[in-house]
This record gives sequence, structure tokens and C-alpha cells, in this order.
Amino acid sequence: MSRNFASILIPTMHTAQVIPISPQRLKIACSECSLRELCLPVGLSEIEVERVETLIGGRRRIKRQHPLYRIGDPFDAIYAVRTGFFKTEVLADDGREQVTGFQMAGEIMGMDGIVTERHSCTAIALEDSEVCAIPFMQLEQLAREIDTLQRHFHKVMSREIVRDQGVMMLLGTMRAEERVAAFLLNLSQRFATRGYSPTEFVLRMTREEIGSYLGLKLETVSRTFSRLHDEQLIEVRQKNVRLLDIPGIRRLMRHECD
Amino acid sequence: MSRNFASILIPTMHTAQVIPISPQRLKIACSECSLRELCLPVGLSEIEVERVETLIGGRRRIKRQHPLYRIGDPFDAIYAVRTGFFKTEVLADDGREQVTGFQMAGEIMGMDGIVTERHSCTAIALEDSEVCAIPFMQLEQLAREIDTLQRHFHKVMSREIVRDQGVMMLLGTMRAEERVAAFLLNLSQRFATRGYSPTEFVLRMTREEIGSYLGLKLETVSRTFSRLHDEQLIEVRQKNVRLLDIPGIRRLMRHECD
DNA sequence: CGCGCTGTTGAAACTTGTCAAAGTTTGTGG
DNA sequence: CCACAAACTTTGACAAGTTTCAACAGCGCG
Repeated sequence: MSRNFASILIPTMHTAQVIPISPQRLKIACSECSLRELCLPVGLSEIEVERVETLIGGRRRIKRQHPLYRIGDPFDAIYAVRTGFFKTEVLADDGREQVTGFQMAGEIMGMDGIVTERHSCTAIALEDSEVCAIPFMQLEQLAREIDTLQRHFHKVMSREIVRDQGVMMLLGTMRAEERVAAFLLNLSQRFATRGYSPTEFVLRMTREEIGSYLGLKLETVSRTFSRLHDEQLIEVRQKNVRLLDIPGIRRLMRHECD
Repeated sequence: MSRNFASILIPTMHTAQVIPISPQRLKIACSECSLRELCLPVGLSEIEVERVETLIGGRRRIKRQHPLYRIGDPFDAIYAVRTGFFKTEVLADDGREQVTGFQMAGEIMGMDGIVTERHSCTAIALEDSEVCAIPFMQLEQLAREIDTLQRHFHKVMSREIVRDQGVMMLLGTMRAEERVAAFLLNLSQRFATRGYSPTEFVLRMTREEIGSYLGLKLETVSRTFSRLHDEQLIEVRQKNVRLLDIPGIRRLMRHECD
């Protein structure tokens, strides 16, 4: 039974098949986990890890299509995805929505709420999911005491800012085919990091959600998938995707130089 | 005309007239800086402000078109804009560039560098500018000691994340006219916050830079300005802009309801 | 004073969006 | 477990919006 911070770092259910972990070895496994840098700083003493574990507010299960938090909700915690898959989306005044990201195991959500103490986006589970809530006041308290935790948290926020820059690049300069290619490669890389196949995975989101994220209409996403398929770069059947030629897909993105 | 941005919009913001500083008081004086509310938390005691002042690494002058930092530069400080105007831009593998933001007085730059300890974007002064360098290690140190400073810094990072969400929305769902309208309203609002006219200001960036930021070609930006002008919403002469009908401009953005 | 950079405008080409229809999968309730 | 409805996906034809290419004008720097 693991409802502590360390456990979010450690792939449980999903990756149990890939990296078997006995329950009593959780902390050790954390230090061996290839994802550790996503969630916990390296170099914590055992005592410090224990303190971090006490900080976790608790685990929350979110059913598919249900929100973890909504725009306007009071902010009091950030969340680490334990299992499952989320999307975050923002809302324009006129009602238009835009998916700003997809979050998977080991990733942190909710930092948008710090500035106004209300969430500025909505996080919705794309499949039955589980998160660890990390009460923000307590996180700040502990960050004041543990340098490496403080630094780590700052890196997590910074990584989010850098990720956003990448999305801007994608939305601002790429054409449809490049966007879809970048999206697939990004997913592939993130799955690989977590020990899953980088070439074969399931899209938890609809074409419309992909389109929203990529600034395209769902029809364009669908057509682009079909085109990549015609070019023998991918195989798609519904939500199942197989990347047949990753170098080829990567090449698409450099195609339109300058 | 060789008058710079500040001297037009900001009735002499340059040192002496607004903020009298006696010659011997050359040290950094956050306590007397007019930007204080923008870059420091409210509620610091005098002693705390003094401590923050010791933390400022020093001012740096950056000439027009010169970089404050470049992609790949080692990260060791964040920067607060004192005077002037910057753009930040990222680079794709194939050489394409994308402006990710424009920064003006009181805004903080450089947080992208925390995660990798190298900057992931380049910051270039669009006019002769001045920044306060804030060594990051020392900032973290002090943040561990002063709660309100810690919280403030987290809010600054969070604000950046929320801002990025807004840019994604802009790039992902808006048409050219809406993007330009949003851009102008955003600038207007930021000038207003700083006590300058929200209706009349100078664009320090070229059409190409605006286009890069908005995910449009420079010709489209130019055409859109012309169209807004035809519709009597704005006046543009070169870099000088006057917003004639802010409600009208705002209406443009709700036009395309979903 | 002129050269270069920046900005404006036009016409054609191209990419993506819109609308529509049909096929496929998923979920629900009998 | 099947049947049916709803949601999602694919594909085509056409429209709209944006980019591309090109020409020219204006300002500003040397």
C-alpha cells in the first residue's frame, strides 16, 4: 500500500509488469527509478524522504471524464499523477476551449493556481486515474527546510515554462503535419521514459482533443494521421498507434527548413 | 527621431527625475524603486527589503539588439527589467525562431533556465535597457528565510505559466484579427498598470517580431493593422499606435463564438 | 544622399477549416 | 448477450483564411 510521495515516482500498477517492485522496497526502488528526476530530487536523505512522505495530503481517484479541479476552484494543492492520464484546458471569454497539455504518470499539475490562488485551467481525467495531492502550504514549508526539495520544485515549475515554450513553437511555426509528428514523438519519448514502448501506444484522447492541443480541427488531425499512414510512417487503428519509422517522422519536422 | 521608448511613453523614467537618487546612494535601492510593487512582495519589513537589496547582483545595461542571455548560456540569475523592452525567443532544430514573449519594466525574465541550468531561450533588448540581475542561488537562500519572498517568487513563476496558457489559447484558437486585437489589448493593459496611457503607445518590435509572437507572417500583421485602421478601431503610423475604440477591439475577440 | 531595413499592398497559391455524409466503435439497457 | 443509440472517426468537396511572391514606398542610419 503506497500512498506517499515516493510512490508517485514509482510506477505501480501500470509498470508493475515491467519493473516488479516489492512493497517494502519502495524507497530503494525510488532511488532506482528512472523517473525519479521527474518527481523527487536526488540526494534526499532517508529522513528527508520520510518527511516528504508525510507531506502528501492523500491519494485521490478520479474517474474518466471527471475533473480533478476546475477553472476558478480555490487552489490549495498541486497534484502528482500516479496512474492514468489527464488533459488540462483553458477557456476563452467566448467559450472556446483549448487543451494546454496532457499529463501522465509522474507529472505535476496545478501550478497555474499559485498566482491567483484559484485554478486557471481545468484538469480532466482521460481515463480512471489516481493522483497524490500535495498541499501547497506544506510543500512551501518543507521547501524552506530542505534545499534540494526547494530546488527540485523550482525545476518542476521551470520545466513547465520550458514545455510551454515548446508548445508555442509548435503552434506558432509548424504546419499540421509537423504538429502531429511533434505530438507523436513527444508522446513516444514520454512513454519511453516510463518504460513503455516508444513505438506502440494508445491515445487516451480523442481526435478533437488532439486537435485542440495542436491548434487544428479534428478533421485535420484525422487526415494527417491518414497521410502519415499512407507514407508508411505510422499505423493507426482508432486510438492505437504504432510508429513505424521514427527517423522518418522526425525528418518531417525539419523538412520545411527556415 | 532618436527619442527612445521610455522617453515617449514614460515621462523620463530614466533614473533621476522620477526617483531622485543622491550620488553616494549608488547601491541598489529596491525600497525606492517605482517598480517595487511589480517585482517585490508587499508586506516586507524594512529589514527584509534591505536583505533583498543585498541580494541584487547589480544592474546591467543592455544595448538595443543585444542579448541579455542566449540559448545555452549557463543559468545563474534571473532578471528584473528596470527600464526598456525585451523579447524572448526560442529556436527550433531547423532554425526557425519563435518569439515567446515581450517583457517590459517590472517583469521577470530567465526562469526558463532553472530546470537545466542553461537558458532555453534568448532574451534580446528591443531598446537600450536596464535590468537588475538576481543571482538565483542567493534568491533561493533568502526565499528559505523569508516566507513572503518565497511565496512571491512562486507566484511570479506561476504567473508565467498562466501567461503561457493565454498565448497557447491565442495561437491555438484565434484568427489573425483576434490575435492582433489580443496583442494590442494586452500591451494596453500592461502600460496602464505602469501608469502610462493605455490608448497611445509605441511598439518597440517590428512587424516581423509581432508576427512571430502571434504565429503570423509579417504581411498578415501589417494587413490586419490596416484593416483595424479601416474599421476605425486603431490608428497606426509606423510604430506609433493609438487605440481608438477599446470596446470595439475587445468585441473582435468575442466575434467568433463557438 | 542613398542604401538598407521596415512596412504596405496586390494577386495567386496553398493550407486548413467547414459542412456533409457515411462508417466504426463504445456504451447502455433490455 | 444483443440491439440500438450516441460518440467518435474518416473522407470528400468546397470555402475561407493565411502565406507566398513580388513590387514599391518610407524612414533612418551611416
